[in-house]
Amino acid sequence: MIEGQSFRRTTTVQQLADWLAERILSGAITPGQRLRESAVAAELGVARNTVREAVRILELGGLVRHEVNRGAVAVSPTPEVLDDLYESRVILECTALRSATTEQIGPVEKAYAQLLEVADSGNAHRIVSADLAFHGAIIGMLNNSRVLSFYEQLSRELHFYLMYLVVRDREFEQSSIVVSGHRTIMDALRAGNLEQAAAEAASHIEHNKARVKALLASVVS
Amino acid sequence: MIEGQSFRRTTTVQQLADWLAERILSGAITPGQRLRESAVAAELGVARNTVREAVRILELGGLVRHEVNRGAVAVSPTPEVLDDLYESRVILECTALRSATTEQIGPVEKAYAQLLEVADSGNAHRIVSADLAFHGAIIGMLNNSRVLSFYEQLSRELHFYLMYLVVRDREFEQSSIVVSGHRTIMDALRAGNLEQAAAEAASHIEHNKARVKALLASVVS
DNA sequence: GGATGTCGTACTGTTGAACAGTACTACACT
DNA sequence: AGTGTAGTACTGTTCAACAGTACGACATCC
Repeated sequence: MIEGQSFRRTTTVQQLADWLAERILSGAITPGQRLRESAVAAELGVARNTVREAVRILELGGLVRHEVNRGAVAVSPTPEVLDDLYESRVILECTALRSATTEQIGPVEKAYAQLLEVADSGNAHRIVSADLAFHGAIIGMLNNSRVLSFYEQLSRELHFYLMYLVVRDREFEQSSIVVSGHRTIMDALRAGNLEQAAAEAASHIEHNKARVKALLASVVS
Repeated sequence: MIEGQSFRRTTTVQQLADWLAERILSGAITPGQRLRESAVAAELGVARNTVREAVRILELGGLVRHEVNRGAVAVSPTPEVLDDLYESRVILECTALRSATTEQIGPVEKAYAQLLEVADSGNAHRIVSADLAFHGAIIGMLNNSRVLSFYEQLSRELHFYLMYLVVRDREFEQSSIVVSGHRTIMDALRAGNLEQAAAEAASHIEHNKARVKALLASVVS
């Protein structure tokens, strides 16, 4: 694989996995489409073995399904996938918020501050990252690396959907709205009103889900 | 790789991943030990590329850490890992139980019946599988394939610890105890007493965790 | 005409050998 | 001590090959 810099920060396999992930999530590789190893290898100028390794990464990340002797097929941003994705977040975040203690909210405060800082930048990528980092910090309160890495898996996929949202959704043009959705959570958390914080988070996430789904539907039609 | 039957149900890579997982979880591969590709390939009589693919599966399953140009190192069943593993289960199962509806308990009933059936068999592997399947059925009520596959990931690791438990723990010799722990959950669920079912599940899981940790400690010493 | 064989093609699964690049160790030089 | 400098042991990646499997097309049989 091409590598302009002399320093290799990531491996070919990882680059390839990222590339494929982006193609799948952006729809360039259509849902259900078979992913032929040799084709990908030829197109990208890498070895078939390298493609296989990359596909294994995607598989565990849930982006492709791999059937023996049939290879990998791309899964797609169907409504069900989105539902599962967002519902998983609700489960994790609500549990985290409900069990939060005062000493734990430090990192969440920090992530929130960062989000405020970036909100006006207009840089979609940074906003989305800060958004996800905020929610990641909430999950981090569970203090469970297992769950956290599960969330990060979801997060990677979410990133693409959210980029979409930030770029195309009017609502997101007003940074105040981006912020206010998170402030209600933050306020409740600060006040130690955990049950309410969880409820706010649930509705915040549901709200976002609805918007992503609507956007998705409008694109398909 | 050897394959007695003419039918190939799993691929070499998967067998290899399972084999390595077992070695790691059973302690045959000591924590922090480097996993040299060529050594494994030579020992098992498979190609190095095949080993790499298997290692990628383990990596995403959390059983090894992979550093660029340094290869894979085995992680180990430390108390923290166990804590995370079991706490993840508590989070998921309690949420599932709390949100259960009457129509959903069918599969759980079925899994429970199966567990009763196997309890007296004395076959450790079958008991553990039935046990995990029961808890899997509970998680299944969430109707979230994403979460379910996360649980299955945990499940695979848990399997080894539990095998250990069933074989070496006195408590498990009496099948009545195996069953009763699950019956309390089942009863509460049947009665529609969801909050209690969740509490029972939490204590059941915590109880098991404590036993596994004790066992682990006694082995190390 | 529908069920059942049989081929051929297009892949996947797996191997073995090769080579460049990197981490780590030991040893020499100042 | 502090800094080169090999040397060694792997990893990262590629390539070419072959066996085995899935699937579609076509032929056969009743």
